[in-house]
Amino acid sequence: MEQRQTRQREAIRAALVGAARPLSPQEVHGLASVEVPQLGMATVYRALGSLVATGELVLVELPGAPPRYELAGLAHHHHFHCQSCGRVFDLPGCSGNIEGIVPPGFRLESHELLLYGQCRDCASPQRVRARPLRAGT
Amino acid sequence: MEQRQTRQREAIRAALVGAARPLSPQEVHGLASVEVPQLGMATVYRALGSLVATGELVLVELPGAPPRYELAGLAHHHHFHCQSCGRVFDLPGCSGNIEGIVPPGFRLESHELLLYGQCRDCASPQRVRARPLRAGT
DNA sequence: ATAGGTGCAAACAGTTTGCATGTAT
DNA sequence: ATACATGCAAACTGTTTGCACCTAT
Repeated sequence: MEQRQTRQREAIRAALVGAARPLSPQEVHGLASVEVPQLGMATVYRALGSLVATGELVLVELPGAPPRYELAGLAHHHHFHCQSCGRVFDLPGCSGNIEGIVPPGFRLESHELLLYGQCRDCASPQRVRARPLRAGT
Repeated sequence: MEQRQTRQREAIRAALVGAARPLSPQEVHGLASVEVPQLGMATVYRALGSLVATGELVLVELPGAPPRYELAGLAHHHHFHCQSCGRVFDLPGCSGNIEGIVPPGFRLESHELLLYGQCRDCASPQRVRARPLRAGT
């Protein structure tokens, strides 16, 4: 039941800590592969799964996009999905009056707000982009 | 380029018109199969694709759930995903102040708000459920 | 020593596509 | 008659699993 400290799991954890934004399994694999070149996708999936199981990570699902994983324990927040580079960013805060649109008889338990557009790197043409386009579609 | 009026396409269109809520490919297949029993999934996928291409339907993507399709032309609205029966419902209206949480430098182009909980049928135990549980996960 | 982790390849599920046949126009 | 539609099966993609080997504890 205890997690062992292996090179691959350390590299995977480090990628998520360093990114400070939700990462897709492919993004995690890409970043962690720098440290452990022969890293396989199955190992990434298994590590992400067990880190979610132990509560270290949370799964972030987005419409029509591969799942992302981010460090657990963050305050209530939402996500911004850049339509140019594909990266997902955390957005602290929340828009109000969500209860107001729930129809009578329905029971509201949670909600998710997704914003789409261009992130700062992609919105300013003169600026050099931080990463290649489409970091995980 | 023109769409032909076949039994299967009529059944598929009728399912979407009758449901008045976003349907998954499996839900469409289930409903349209009553009319055309030998209907194949490939036909459903192709019909949904061409109806989206002609603008009759719009694709509704939800986090971690199969895609849904609904009639085009509806006013700006969001969706409620029932966690008991899996059905998705339209919610007219929108919560305000979305611009407020966009970080400086980011360009907002669109947004999506998802509500989760129990729909009316599933929230009231004494009421008989309209449909079997998990209508398309 | 031993339970847990890793890599590879096979298995899976949802979706798409190729192809021969069927059918609305 | 002809182009579009259908059904089946094969192909594909992202994810999971079985298995033999490896390694942190």
